[in-house]
Amino acid sequence: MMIRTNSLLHHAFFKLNCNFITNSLTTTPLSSSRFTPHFTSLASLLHSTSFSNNGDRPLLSRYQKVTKLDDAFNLFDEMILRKPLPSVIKFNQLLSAVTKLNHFSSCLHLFKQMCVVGVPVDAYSMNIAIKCCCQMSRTNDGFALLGCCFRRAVVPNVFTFSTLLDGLIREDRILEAERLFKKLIKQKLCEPDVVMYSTMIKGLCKFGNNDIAIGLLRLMDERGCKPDIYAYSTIIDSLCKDKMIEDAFKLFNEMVFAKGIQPDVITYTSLIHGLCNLCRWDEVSKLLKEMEGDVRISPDIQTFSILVDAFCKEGRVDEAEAVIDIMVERGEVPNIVTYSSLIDGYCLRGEMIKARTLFDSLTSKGLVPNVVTYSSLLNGYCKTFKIEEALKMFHEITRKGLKPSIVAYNTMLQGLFMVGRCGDVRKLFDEMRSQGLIPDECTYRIILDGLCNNHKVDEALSLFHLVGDSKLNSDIVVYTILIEGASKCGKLDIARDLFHDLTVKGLQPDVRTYAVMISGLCREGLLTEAKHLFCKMDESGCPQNSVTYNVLLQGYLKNQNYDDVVMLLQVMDGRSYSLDASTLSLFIDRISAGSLDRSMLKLIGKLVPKELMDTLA
DNA sequence: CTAGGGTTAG
Repeated sequence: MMIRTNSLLHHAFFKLNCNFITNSLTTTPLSSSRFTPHFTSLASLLHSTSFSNNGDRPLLSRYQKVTKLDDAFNLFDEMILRKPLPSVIKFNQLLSAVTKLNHFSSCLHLFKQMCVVGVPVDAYSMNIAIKCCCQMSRTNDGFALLGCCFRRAVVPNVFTFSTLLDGLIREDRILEAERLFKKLIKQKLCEPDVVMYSTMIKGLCKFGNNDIAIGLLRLMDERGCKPDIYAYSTIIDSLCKDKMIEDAFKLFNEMVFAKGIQPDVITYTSLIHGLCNLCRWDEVSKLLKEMEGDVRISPDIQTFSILVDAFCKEGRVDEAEAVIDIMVERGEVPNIVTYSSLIDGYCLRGEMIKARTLFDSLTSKGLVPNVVTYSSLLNGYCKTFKIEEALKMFHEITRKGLKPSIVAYNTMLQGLFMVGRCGDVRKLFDEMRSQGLIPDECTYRIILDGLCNNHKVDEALSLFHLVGDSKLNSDIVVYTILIEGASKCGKLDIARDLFHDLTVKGLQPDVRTYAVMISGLCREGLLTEAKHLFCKMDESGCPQNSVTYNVLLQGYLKNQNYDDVVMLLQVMDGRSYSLDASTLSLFIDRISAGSLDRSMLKLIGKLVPKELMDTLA
């Protein structure tokens, strides 16, 4: 295959390491638009329950009471001047307080000072310092501190190793984590306890090894280390994220009924999240009820935020707003995550005034928008073709000291393509790469789709061939984009070849692939072949939907082939499908031209969705 | 008296 070196993005993609991209894939969940009557009752359920909030706090010493960084430094300065020095315990309490304020580098600074002035640092101090390193994704420095332990005759313990294990896992260094875990057991450097097992379980889950994680859960139990709610919740959450909700409930039931461990708000929240992702609203409602029935637990800000997000993704922002009202009534303060979801909900509906008003009000609520918040706005502006406003916000990200993420770039690339600004796409793509961001599968799809829609199908195809037989190209969406692109510009042979390649690669065409291919065949007047493919869908395990029916009908109407039209309409009526706007306008066109009988109007009328009626009226 | 693990957004 000839490679045109001057083609758009060609050069940049050539330099990519495809394995690296595909290893860090992010899939965006598709939002469904199903009507969900249960949300309203769900909201009222939340409304009717009484509120419970923070309990009493234990008395804290002066060293633990620190709420501001300055106080900590002042106290520390005071402490090191005292003679004799306060006990290491007091220092540790201070370090711990600073850690809880998330000031990890300051904590490390204080730790170093302690060493300098001769505080006899112990395992507690070491472990806090190591934890700070790990929290800042500097686990290697944590290991360096482990070396210091040996030099200072401080004996590392199971806390030390759990912290380091967690650090490796946070940095996605799963192989090293496994190696460390095995080494600790083999060389009897420490006896793993429930926390260490749970940490390793988290690592396994993070890399999709749910089965091995469950195996480790069994193993710890056999070894006399009883799994607790953390161990169970970690796996339950992971199963939920992988949409294996039945397995999650199996484990949940085992935990509750066989082990007698009471679930808490986090366990419930994970399950609710999993059910929301699968649009299983009845069960969400049931689980919320179950949770509300337990006096020990009530939904917290995260539970609420998940519900807000789920409502917004369904386009039901009214309910999302209602949930926010309820949480406020219950004394929870919505945070930036909660509001970002709502902003995203407005943006998805193209309600940019509302989105922007809320966005602008965040500062007065004491909240700082982050790159996710910005990305939602970018998306909204791009989808409503307000590209200049989107670019303005995109530049504001950097001005506010944030770094645009791959998602922000992807959104802008897509927006620029939508308005045909291919040159600017190229510039932004280069900028993204120069920022060290690696294009992901979404970038790839956006570029292919953008090229196809901007009369650059050849470039899309050559990019596709350049990427070659990689994970990026083992993607049904990529194929669907190219099949559509090729057939729309008259390259039906290429579209057919691509469609054929699917089976060779073991990829299953989905309902959109079929729709695009059928549409392509109809465009060339190949109605028999189109009909054949249409009929093949069922036996290929991909049942037709409303869209495929519309596509085939349009093909028939455009080619003035009316034999099967009534039959198709009748099936559609039987399945409660409806006609989309373009199919309907073709019908009206053909009927007014006299090529179709008016008697069909009654059937057609039944197939016009109410929303379309409203817009026509 | 002080140290380690599980849930939220594009």
